[in-house]
Amino acid sequence: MTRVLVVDDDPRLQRTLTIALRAHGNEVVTAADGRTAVQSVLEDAPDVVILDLGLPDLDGTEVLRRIRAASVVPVIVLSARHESDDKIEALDLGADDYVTKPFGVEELLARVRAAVRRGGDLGRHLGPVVTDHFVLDFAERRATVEGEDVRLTPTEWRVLEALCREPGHLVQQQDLLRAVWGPSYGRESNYLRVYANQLRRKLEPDPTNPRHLVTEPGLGYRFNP
Amino acid sequence: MTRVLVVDDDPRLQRTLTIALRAHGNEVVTAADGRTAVQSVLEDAPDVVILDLGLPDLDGTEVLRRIRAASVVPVIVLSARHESDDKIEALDLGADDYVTKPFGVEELLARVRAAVRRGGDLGRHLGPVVTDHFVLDFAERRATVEGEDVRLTPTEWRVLEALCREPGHLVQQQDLLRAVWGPSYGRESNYLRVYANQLRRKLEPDPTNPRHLVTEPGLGYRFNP
DNA sequence: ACGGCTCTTGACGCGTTCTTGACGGGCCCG
DNA sequence: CGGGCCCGTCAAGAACGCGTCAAGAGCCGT
Repeated sequence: MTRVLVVDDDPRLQRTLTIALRAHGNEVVTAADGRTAVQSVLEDAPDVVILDLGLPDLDGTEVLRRIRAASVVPVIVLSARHESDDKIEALDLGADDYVTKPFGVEELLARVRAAVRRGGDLGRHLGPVVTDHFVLDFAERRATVEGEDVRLTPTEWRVLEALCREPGHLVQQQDLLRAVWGPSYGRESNYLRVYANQLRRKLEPDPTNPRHLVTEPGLGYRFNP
Repeated sequence: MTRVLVVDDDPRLQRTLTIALRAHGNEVVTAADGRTAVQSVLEDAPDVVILDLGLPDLDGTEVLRRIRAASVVPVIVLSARHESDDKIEALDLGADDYVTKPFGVEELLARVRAAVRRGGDLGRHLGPVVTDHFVLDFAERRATVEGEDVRLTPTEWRVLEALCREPGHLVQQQDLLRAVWGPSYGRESNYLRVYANQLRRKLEPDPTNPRHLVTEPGLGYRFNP
């Protein structure tokens, strides 16, 4: 059971979210202002926080800062504005996702699931991933290519793990960067290019014609089993 | 003009809603049972669905499930019951809003407007678009023509997405340009001609006789599922 | 302190995609 | 019949994103 903390001062929205989240088997706790929110993060230890930036007592980014000082819990930010300044600032401060009002309930639920998955992952290991060419055992940190053991560095493992959690699905650059390098690395960088390259050289039968670690230009990467 | 699909087996209520909606400048199509409703979602491509859960042929939630399987159109659910079970289940299945009978017509109209507004929100992903000839999965950025994967460029996806948000409807050149190239590109240019051409070559069975990506001379383009 | 490994960062070349201009054909109208 | 108008088509240069390489910094164990 996932515990979700909903921080919003609008009672109607709070109720809507609570109902929808409970309907999907989540436990919900609520807070209507920033100080209560930070306290709740400490006391209730939620698995994910939905945070509306427009709160009565504190500036939204200040709330986020205090939550981040207290915990690494995934935070999804809600905002009425379309301004990207806010978005950038929030992501910089460690928000995991950002939803602009008005939004569909389904969309928010999907993002909650994604955030929980990303956040809760840290401890849990993936089962072994097997392709026709290599085997990845995340629990043992063991990679075998055509029977030969291959050494992968810690960062290489983290990249692979993020990709293998969504086998066959597109993983966006932004998500990948954040999953591996932390919430503040949403921006462009060539980390991904370097590591995709590295991994292909170690894992792919023909590194210049990747079959398992495929890039989707402009978007991200995809792992094909 | 907003197209509303009203699904209700009570002829009186159906008439009341139709009159009220038409009076507010909406186009109305109706269905009296679940199967007709699902068919109408596919054929008429309404902008919003008002769905009464108490139908003769299918369980209300089953109708909702089938609609959701076919489309991401916003659905407003009507129910005579106060039981929150239904409400939870409906929201769970992807209903966008929920109204309990008896209700005021004004209230329903307000919710229709709100649902349409949200439905047009660009942040949401489109569900897969299926025609008899190709399949488009926007979330995964996957296009399949007659079983073969086809690569589309980022801009091609953006054009397609703008068109598929209004399936069966005319999208004006100006709107299309702005949706893809930003607010300052309202003027004439042959971007659209180039990309329509490109997309037809990749997707249409006979690119010179387009069946799905149709141009409306002097106005814009239309996507037919 | 030294050596090895890993991560980070910048630079560069290449292929792809975007943009832009030009040209031809169909259609409508005078 | 002739002239616009609008669309489809093509091609070439520019811009962009990716793969690739390598040098330097940081971190560890020895």
